[in-house]
Amino acid sequence: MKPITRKEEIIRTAAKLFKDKGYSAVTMRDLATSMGIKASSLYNHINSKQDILKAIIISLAEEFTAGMKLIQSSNDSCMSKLKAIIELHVRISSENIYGMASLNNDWMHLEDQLEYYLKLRQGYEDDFLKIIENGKSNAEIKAANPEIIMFSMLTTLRSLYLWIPKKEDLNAKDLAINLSEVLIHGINK
Amino acid sequence: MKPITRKEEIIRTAAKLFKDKGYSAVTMRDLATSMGIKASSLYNHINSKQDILKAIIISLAEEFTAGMKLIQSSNDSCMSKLKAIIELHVRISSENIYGMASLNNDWMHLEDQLEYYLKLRQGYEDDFLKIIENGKSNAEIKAANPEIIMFSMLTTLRSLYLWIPKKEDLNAKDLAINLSEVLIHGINK
DNA sequence: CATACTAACTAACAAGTGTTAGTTTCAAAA
DNA sequence: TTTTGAAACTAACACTTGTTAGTTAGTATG
Repeated sequence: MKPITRKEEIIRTAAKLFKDKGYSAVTMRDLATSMGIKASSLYNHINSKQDILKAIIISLAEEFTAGMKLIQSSNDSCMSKLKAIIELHVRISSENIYGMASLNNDWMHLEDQLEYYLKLRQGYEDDFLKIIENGKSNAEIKAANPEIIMFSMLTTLRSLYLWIPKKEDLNAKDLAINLSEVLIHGINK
Repeated sequence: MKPITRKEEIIRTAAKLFKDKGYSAVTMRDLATSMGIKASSLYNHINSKQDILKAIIISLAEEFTAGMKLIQSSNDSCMSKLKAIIELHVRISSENIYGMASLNNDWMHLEDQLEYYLKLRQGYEDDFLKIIENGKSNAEIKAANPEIIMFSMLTTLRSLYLWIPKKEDLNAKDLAINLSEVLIHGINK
């Protein structure tokens, strides 16, 4: 039904390899071997190694930004917004295990698109922080340092791609619920 | 007083470069330029690029393991042990901002020492998990999934190296206190 | 003075890098 | 049947990679 092109296939395979060794350590010959073809044949489908990285990272970054904008514009409580952010990360990470590795670890190897990526990321973090600060004003959230709260939540959410594959028995819904419990209510009894 | 050798200087400079671009993307010529010498001159002091990575990562991994063993053998409560783990991470990360980047992102490029590193890491996570499971048995910790608790705490702690340099106004003590509050008691009011 | 050590240098090598040009194969469309 | 297009190939390029060999200058030690 959805016609997966050869180009998409190459990008997916590249993302897998990037996850294990990082962008710089993966050669076009590695990628070609994984595809069962010669390195030069890759260039019938893609323009450059850079372009593969760009395709992986930018689409994901834009997906996160779009999700955040949607959450931000809702009228929900701060707590509901935070839960929605958790669900956003669980969903995108589940659907893009390999790509998330590049997003987290290889963004610095973007060239032309580096500035754009950094702008998206900064905007995302700004929006995230604003939600927490609002919750603090509303007295929904305790008076701890909002930046530490965001840092703690965000780093956990950014590492989901490492953890989800090891816990296949836990579906996305349950994972989001459990994470919300731990991140929001803490572990203290 | 402590005589910093040329070798140590090279390793520190390498760690800085590795933090920004990753092990694979840093060439021996990059490193040499940063040191103000030629690439071949590096080999008067170090054996190989691999050896530099090994020196950075293994010493840190062993420091974490030693710290965990100390905490584990104490008679403190589960909560105290968790706070001690947070302090351990804050301390080591503060003192090794650059090295922590390699430990987190470049461990897969270890060759001879990869197996040893993985053994240390697995042991660390096992010990961490045991502390949490004990706390659950003692009813010190709520009945959430212990693995999710560990995952959440550990990923936050592993990312400290990214965050500490941006918050120089916060000293190690205060950071550890704030983190304990957020990680253990949650953000809910 | 002679020796040894430290730390730099130049020059080079063999292997690997991303990429290009030009060609071939084969199935679908005209 | 001819044409077109997708997708592979071989061969090669210019450059970069980690590393080695051999040498030189300065400085401390015997």
